[in-house]
Order: sequence, then C-alpha cells, then structure tokens
Amino acid sequence: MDTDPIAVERRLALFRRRCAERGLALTPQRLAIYHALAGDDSHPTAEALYRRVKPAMPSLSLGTVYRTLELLQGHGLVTRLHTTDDTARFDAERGEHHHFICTACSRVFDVPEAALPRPSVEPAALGGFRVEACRIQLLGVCPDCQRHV
Amino acid sequence: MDTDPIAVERRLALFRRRCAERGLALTPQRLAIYHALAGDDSHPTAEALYRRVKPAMPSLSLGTVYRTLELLQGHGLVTRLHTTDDTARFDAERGEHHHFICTACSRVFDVPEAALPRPSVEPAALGGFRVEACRIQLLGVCPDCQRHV
DNA sequence: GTTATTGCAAACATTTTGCACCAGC
DNA sequence: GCTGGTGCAAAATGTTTGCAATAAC
Repeated sequence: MDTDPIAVERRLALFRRRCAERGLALTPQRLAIYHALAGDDSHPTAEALYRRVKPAMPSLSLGTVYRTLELLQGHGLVTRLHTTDDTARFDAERGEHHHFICTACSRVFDVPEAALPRPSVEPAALGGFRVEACRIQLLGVCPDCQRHV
Repeated sequence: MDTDPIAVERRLALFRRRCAERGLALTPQRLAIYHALAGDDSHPTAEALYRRVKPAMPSLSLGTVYRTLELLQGHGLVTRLHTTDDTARFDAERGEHHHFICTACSRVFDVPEAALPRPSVEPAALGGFRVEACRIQLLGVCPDCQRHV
C-alpha cells in the first residue's frame, strides 16, 4: 500500500526540518528508514521495514531500525501502534485518523476521521484523568478476508 | 484494584456455566486463575496473575496461566488488551467499556461507556469492511502520575 | 480407563543492549 | 579528535510448545 509521492515529499521535508531543529544527525540509515515508512501506509513492522530497506543498503542492521523508530517516535515523527498481534507496527505521523484491524489477517487499515467522528469526552465523568489522545480501533473482517473464507 | 464480591460471584457462576456448556474441565488451576482475574479490575498481566495465584497453589506454572487465558479468551470469558507497553493485559469479560491508558505508568483504567458515548460508525464510509467491535483508548496521565511529577 | 490438562524446560519471536568500530562535524 | 551513530552479537523479555506425568470426567 503506497502513499502518493507528493505526500511522501511533504513528510520527508518535515523529517529533515525536525532533525535539524532537534540536532539529530541526518544519516543515510535514518533517511532510508523514514523514507520507507513515509511511503508505506500498511503500518509495517520493524522487520518489514528492514526487509524493504536492506536491498539498497546491505549493511543495515535490524537493531538500527529499532533504534531509529524509537528515536523518531520520541520526536513525534513516528507512531507505534499496538494491535491484536503482538508485534509493533509503525506509522509515519500524519494527523488524526483511526484504525481498522482485521481479526483474520491482522492487517491494519486507516480510517479517516471523517468516517468516525471523535466522540466528545465528558471531562467531568473522567475525574482527574488528563486525556491527551483518543484512539479508536475498529475490529472486524476486511474485504479480502471476507472473500477468502 | 478489587471488584466487589457480588460481581465476582456473578462472573464465577458464568465461568462454571460456560465451562459446563463447552465441555471444559473445571480444574483447580482454571478456577484459581479465573477467580484471580475476576476479582481484579487492574487489567493484570499473565505474570501478575501468576504471582497472585502461586502462593495458594505452588505447583502452578506460568505456562498454564498463558494456556488458560488463551483458552478462556477463545470461549469469550477473557479479553486480551493491547496497550502501550508490550505485555498483554487481561480482563474478565464484563460488557462494553473502554480504557484509559496512562502514558506514564502504563496502568489501564476502565472508562464506563456512559462517559464516552460510542461514535456512530458510518458503514458507507468504510467500504466493504465488516465492523464487529469498536474499542476506544484514551491516552493521557492518570491522577497519581499527575501528582508524582 | 480415556482423554484432557498440567508442569517443566526448551524453543521461539521480538526487542533491547554493550561494545568496538566508523562517520561526520 | 570528539561526538554520536552503526553493526554485530549477545542478552533480555514475553510467550508458546513438546512431552511425560497427572488428574478430571
């Protein structure tokens, strides 16, 4: 599942800017890993990103992929998803949206916010909890898996 | 975080009934594990349940805890949560509710559905996806962690 | 008595870490 | 030359599995 090239360019520009602001070295590894993630909307695992980048950069190690993703997560460029299988999946940050998780194939699909209006949280009902984000996960069966049953 | 004893009894009754219906042996291990889970609303990990049951049943093994939880999940008695830390947490099934996950201490708190009305999903906007469940996760900082900063 | 379940330990998968080497300022 | 980043391999973590012994029905 690839992203349109203009969006990829936009994300890369943000990435470069953010690295400069934060004093993060713009290494070929980080660029390649972020580039691969920015161009892939399928919420890949670390392993999948590694396999995708490795051919063009054979020296790359999986450890670097993990370290890079964690670093970029800390700088708000990458989001780590926790889905129903227990391997982490990653997203290049791109604004509010939610996820549909297929219970058959474990793939994760984006759900635009428009399709699923954010519920209004009643702050009073939540006592002293400070809410910073709201994630909605829809669970079900994706079109592919409905056919393949 | 303990549950009121009447609710625990209700859950245990459901557990016994469901086991009988499905032909699952009612072993002391399963009873003890489910009992511990039914009396604990803190969404414990498998390890935490193991530590809680072990003193009263020293022969218990962690593998049995995992096997039991997976078995009961398959029979709709237990729910597995995927939160921000990457260890699975478990819930004795008890109807619709959502979760608040503290980004500081990783604890999970229940959010009653009343506090967070379920958003209406627009089926048309979701193409051929068959939605079976909707989980809302609120991320933020719990009252304890707000104090301890 | 049969079959399902347990305990144990080993295997497994994913992720993190220590350390020596390397690259960029 | 310093600083930070990478590659590698080992360790740590969480979870699953094979198998023989055991307990439930």
